[in-house]
Amino acid sequence: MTAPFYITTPIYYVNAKPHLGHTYTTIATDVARRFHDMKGAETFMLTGTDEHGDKIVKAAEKSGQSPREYADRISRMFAELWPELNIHCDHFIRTTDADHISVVIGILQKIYDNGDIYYSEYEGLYCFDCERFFNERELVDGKCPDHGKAPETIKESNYFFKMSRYQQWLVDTIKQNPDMIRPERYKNEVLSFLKEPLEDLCISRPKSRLQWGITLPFDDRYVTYVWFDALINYISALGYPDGENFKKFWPHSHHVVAKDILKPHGIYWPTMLRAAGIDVYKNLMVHGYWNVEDSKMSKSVGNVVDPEYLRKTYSTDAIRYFLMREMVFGLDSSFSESAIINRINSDLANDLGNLFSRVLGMFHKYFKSTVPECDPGMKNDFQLDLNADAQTAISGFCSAMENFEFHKALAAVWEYIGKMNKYVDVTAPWELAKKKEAKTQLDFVICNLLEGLRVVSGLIYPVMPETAAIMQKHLGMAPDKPFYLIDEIRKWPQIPANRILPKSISLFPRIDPETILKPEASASAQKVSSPVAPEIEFDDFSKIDLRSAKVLHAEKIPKADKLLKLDIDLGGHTRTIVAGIAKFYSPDELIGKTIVVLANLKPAKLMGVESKGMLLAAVENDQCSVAVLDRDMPAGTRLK
RNA sequence: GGCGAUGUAGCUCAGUUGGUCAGAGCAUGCGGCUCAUAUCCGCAGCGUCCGGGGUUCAAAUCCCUGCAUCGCCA
Repeated sequence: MTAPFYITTPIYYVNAKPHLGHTYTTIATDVARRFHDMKGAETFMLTGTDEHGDKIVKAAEKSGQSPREYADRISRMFAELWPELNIHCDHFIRTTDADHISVVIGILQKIYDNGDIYYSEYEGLYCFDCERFFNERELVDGKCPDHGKAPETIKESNYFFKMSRYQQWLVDTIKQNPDMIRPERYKNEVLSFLKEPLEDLCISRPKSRLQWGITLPFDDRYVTYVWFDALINYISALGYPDGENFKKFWPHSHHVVAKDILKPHGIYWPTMLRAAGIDVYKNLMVHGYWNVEDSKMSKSVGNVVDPEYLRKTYSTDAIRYFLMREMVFGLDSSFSESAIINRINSDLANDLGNLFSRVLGMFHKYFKSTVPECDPGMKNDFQLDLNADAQTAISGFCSAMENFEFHKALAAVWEYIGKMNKYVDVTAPWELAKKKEAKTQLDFVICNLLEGLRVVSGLIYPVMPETAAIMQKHLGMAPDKPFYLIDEIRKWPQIPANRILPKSISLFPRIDPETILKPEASASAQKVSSPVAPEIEFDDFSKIDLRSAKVLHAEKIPKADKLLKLDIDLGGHTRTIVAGIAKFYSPDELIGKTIVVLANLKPAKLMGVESKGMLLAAVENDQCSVAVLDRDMPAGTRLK
């Protein structure tokens, strides 16, 4: 039986909108969780928002809202973003939730009762404008870097958590559990930090300075320091202390964080757990930063790292793939739009998309869309075994995923995709299709390829769930069934003979970098559309006879690089029109489509061809889109 | 200032205990195929493996040193 799996993202501080960093962390967490779903584990994923503290109060003031209103607004932005990126969390926690607050209070009281929290006075350099203390080294020429004023020495009393008491215990624990903090570089970082004596942690703020927080249960003049409050979310969300989820999932807990919050998670949190008598988490996974390249990009950096922009421009699955494939978990990576486009075009469009397209293309052509009967153990002399290679790929994929090596896991899948492309090349089904006596061989080859695609669709599930489901559907499988279970993926063959498969589609269209990265293109995309023409009467409009028309035939007009000649069905009669869209559309692309035609336009001769009417299309600069009817309508229907 | 990491083809990086280790992908050039989203398959180049010194029969791989970048700490 596979062990349960509990995985968390940090709860995001609501002083800013979601950006690329949040997005990466949360997608990585979702991917890891989905992988454990594939293993058949019972899983629980947690994310949420961290909403207390003086930074929130300041940000709220700036936007003219109360802290509560402000936190509600930003928190909602996070909560609403994740589903759009196909991230499914089981619980979205907020530190302002009543049940979270009561757990925090309970833990504070418990640690206090155990004698690990003490009251003490200390002296420090305080800037009244910033409302915070400074270290000597944070000051510039002895002055506050923000306000240019010398901070004052003030005395303040606060509550402290005896973190130092657990220092040796923590060192021992980390050493005894070498996998506790990963990758190793971050474990070493924590250990090296622990070589120096640990200071106790100040866990309170006087209400004279800050009210937006959780009041200490043992002294109502203070609120809780935001980190102490926040970390506890990982157990309050599970219903600590008595919740079933806590009992089931906490022993299998994995925290995913970026390297900037290593210290709170690697040091504060384990000692807090220890002091509260709770087992330490199982595992802390630390990842690096995305360095955003700002050069040569038409848009501002802020725009490019906006998850919403990325999703709309490149699709959720493509972004998930890029983030997981490009970054080595733990290390920093550089981020650029051209890198995204490269990945999409070479990995997704050329390798996977085209493989899918060519295999299904041949399948529909040679088998009239019906899966042939075939003997999976048939002898052949192709020297290639897609089943054996699939099993190898699955194993490589799993061991990499187990270690959060998402890039390696995907590389294993793409190695297999490469083998499939090679397989097509070697077996040359188009040659087999020409010979009647090669029929069983052709059946065998295509069946193997379909099965191979089925394996691929299963393996990409955690990273690209939408694409995985689309592939399943087009392979005649039921995408609502848990096709992504590792045990299911391994079973070969599975696609039932005689099943009729739906028409194929293009999974990932290639992206022309010019349209996205060229400053002119983006400028035109952003500019306001041209002014609306002067008002007309309805009678004026009635003069215009727009009709639906089915494209029967299309061809290029020789010596005219812009013109296409179309034969269209206008309902009962056909006619010929000429359209200046040859640069944007191939003839094949248009055949069969139901377009919109201005039917009563005075005929005109273009390059010697008489055009009786014109089609409607949106045209601007280098872009063109022909108006096509959304649903099937008889040809010749009038538009009004 | 202390500790640590990194520095390999144009780009991004693999290179386990020193001996086919000089590699992969992308990009570039050439050839082939035509099922496919001008895609796929094959071939080819390009590298003083940061510089210098040392250990060894043998070092990208170990040691010393210098330089550069980065991280943590002060």
